[in-house]
Amino acid sequence: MRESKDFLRTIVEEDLKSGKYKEVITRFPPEPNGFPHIGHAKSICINFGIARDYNGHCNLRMDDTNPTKEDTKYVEALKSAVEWLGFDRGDNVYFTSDNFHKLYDYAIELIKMGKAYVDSTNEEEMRSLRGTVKEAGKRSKYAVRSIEENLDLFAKMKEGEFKDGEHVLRAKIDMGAANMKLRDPLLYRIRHANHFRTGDEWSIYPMYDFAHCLSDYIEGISHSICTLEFENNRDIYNWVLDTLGLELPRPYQHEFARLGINYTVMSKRKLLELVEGGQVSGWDDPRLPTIAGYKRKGYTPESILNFCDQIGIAKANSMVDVSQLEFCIRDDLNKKVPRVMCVINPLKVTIQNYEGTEDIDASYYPHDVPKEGSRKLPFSRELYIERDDFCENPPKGYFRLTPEQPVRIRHGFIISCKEVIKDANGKITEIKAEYYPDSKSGSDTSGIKVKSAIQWLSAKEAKQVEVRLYDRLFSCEAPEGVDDLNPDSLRIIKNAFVEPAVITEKPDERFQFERQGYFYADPIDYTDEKPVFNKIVGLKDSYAKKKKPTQEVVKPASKPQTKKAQVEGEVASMSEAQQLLFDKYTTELKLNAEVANILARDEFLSSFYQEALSALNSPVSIANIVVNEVSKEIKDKQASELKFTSKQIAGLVKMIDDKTISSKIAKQVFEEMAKFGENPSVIVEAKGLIQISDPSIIAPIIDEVIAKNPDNLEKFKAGNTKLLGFFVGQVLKATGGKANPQVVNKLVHEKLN
RNA sequence: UGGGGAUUCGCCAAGUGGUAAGGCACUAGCUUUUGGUGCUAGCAUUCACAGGUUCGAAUCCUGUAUCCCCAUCCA
Repeated sequence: MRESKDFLRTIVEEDLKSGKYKEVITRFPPEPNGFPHIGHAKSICINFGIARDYNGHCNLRMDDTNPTKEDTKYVEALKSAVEWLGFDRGDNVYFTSDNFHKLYDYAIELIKMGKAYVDSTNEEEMRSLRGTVKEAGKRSKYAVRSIEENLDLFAKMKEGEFKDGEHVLRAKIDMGAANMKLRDPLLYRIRHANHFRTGDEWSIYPMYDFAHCLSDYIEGISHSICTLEFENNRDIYNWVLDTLGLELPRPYQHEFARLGINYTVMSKRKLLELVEGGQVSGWDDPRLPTIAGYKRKGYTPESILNFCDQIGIAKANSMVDVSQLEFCIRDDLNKKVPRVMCVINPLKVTIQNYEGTEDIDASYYPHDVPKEGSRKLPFSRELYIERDDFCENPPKGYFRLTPEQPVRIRHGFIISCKEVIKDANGKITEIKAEYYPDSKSGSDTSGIKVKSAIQWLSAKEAKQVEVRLYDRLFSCEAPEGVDDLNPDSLRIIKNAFVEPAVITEKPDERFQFERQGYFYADPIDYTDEKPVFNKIVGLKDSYAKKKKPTQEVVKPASKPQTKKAQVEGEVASMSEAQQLLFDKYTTELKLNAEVANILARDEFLSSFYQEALSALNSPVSIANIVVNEVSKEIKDKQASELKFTSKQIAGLVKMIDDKTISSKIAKQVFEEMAKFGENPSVIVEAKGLIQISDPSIIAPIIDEVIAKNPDNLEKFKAGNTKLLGFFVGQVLKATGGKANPQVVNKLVHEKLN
């Protein structure tokens, strides 16, 4: 597990610790209406990962409540995705449709409670009655139907006596709710459609908001984790479970940000468009961010898992850079995969001073990969090298073969160019070269220094293969649609060559073609007669980067500009009474404008302030506490829920004023007061929080702290003045916060200078 | 009558009053018979902005800005 926990794991740990749940049970609940993509992988990692980390378990559940969109083939894809990623889902796959009968019974219960009704308004009218974000909605006239009538109608809906759209079942919540999801949400709709599992048994189907929470409950889920766009649905989730008065423990919903990756699309709709539009070869097209696509391309499950771990979990919408994913697959394959040679765009090289053939022994793995294995590399008079590895008029910094510069053929000899043969168009067709017999790899006595070693093949023994070069599907970072497609996302090279061992020995299904990238024997199209390799990812190429620095990203406008300019928005004006108060606070009581402003505008705060003031005449200190601390407590609480009184606050301020406690301790005391409502003096006494201001007590503690942190002392002396705060903090920590911070500050300052 | 979230380096992301973690990317140098790998170093005086509270603020308070989600009989 990573050393810093994400917010979900923090919640889970707290819930386990508090005994809210005995066991953590999560679920991964996709709708089987499309192929899972890497966003699902993130969700799988979260749900199964949390279950694994806390010895719980995770259900794979198909959220199959909409028969018109769903299909078994997607169920299979989902199952195999979870398996491929290596998570144990047990033998069981759960289906929401397994609960249809139970859900129906819960709906009836809701009707009996008068909390649900059959609505017969048509779709259009229903929409207009729902209101807008700024206006309340109006309840349907059918909402007044009796329980009996609702029960009867709902039963008939189930029996299939009505056509699609004639009636729906709705929860009776609040048509004026600020959260529009709460404006009497639909629970059931009529759908005369064949469901891939329940067939024609049902003519009504539950909606997500009704089915999901209850399925969670039925399965005993503790933590129902979903993406951010369901935040508004959380209120319905809770309403259903609470209204039904279900036995505890019951699940709670928590939301995280879905994954976005640049240069690709992640929505099911857009993915489907690409598949159906024929822009890609299918759901498993290696250019797609689907799990099937990554698998087909040659990604390993480990690399995806690692990626999900690296990107973390948070609540801010984000767009992860593909390079992070690419790093993960390179990092994984680097440790695992044999290195072989492949020439994609061949250039013939004839070694004029060599006759016959020989085999060169070559390790599959470089010195830094601790794996064993080697193969024979045939060497002969006629070779292929990569066209890019020869240049007649090389730019500065070119390390490969040129008329003047010799090069090593990897694992073999050093060669140098003697003659360049061209056709009528000036295209180079062949290089006449010579080799140095005493330069063989491993026993080189030639003394020739060479700048690089290039891949090569013996022309006669080289095996022809098809190589599929994949690039990003879209050419812009945040693609909108087919217009943004990268025209070169797939290049098929039918006549590339690899060394024979790749085909005959098959040491692996994934390879590093040296200096080119990682490749994968296509699991579908590969045959021994016609081998096909997919490019998984290229190697990092710092030469290519150096070559075209033109791609330099335009730096965003410099910060300092926005730095100075204060963003001035509209500030609501004060009422007359508020203005009066404000004036009194600033002139009479000498409060600063900011504090006075906050106080004057808040009715509760100002009256609370007045009360406290009548108990203790310390206008500024009280105002500060009220504005900064008390206001925190009333943020998400009713004023009546406050545990402390204005008098107690006055008492607290008194202790600060007469220096019994420091303001730091005061915060701590205040927290206790807010929790338990005890008197400040009682808390201070019980916890022994009285401030230590005596330098003779504090000084030795400071010496101790300094002695314990020699490296920081050094840094401080070197000019890192921030560390003053560090030392003060340490001293305060050592005294349990009781040392007078002002005194400590002064003393530390003196000692360090 | 609007509500709910979010904002820390180019991209992710820790951090909840006491030294601004980490990864990717980037930049150098060393290593290297892969322009790969590895190693070393550099990369936020500052946390959207502006005030306030405090000895001390990314963290607490107030205000402002920007982005995302919500008015499917989808999930």
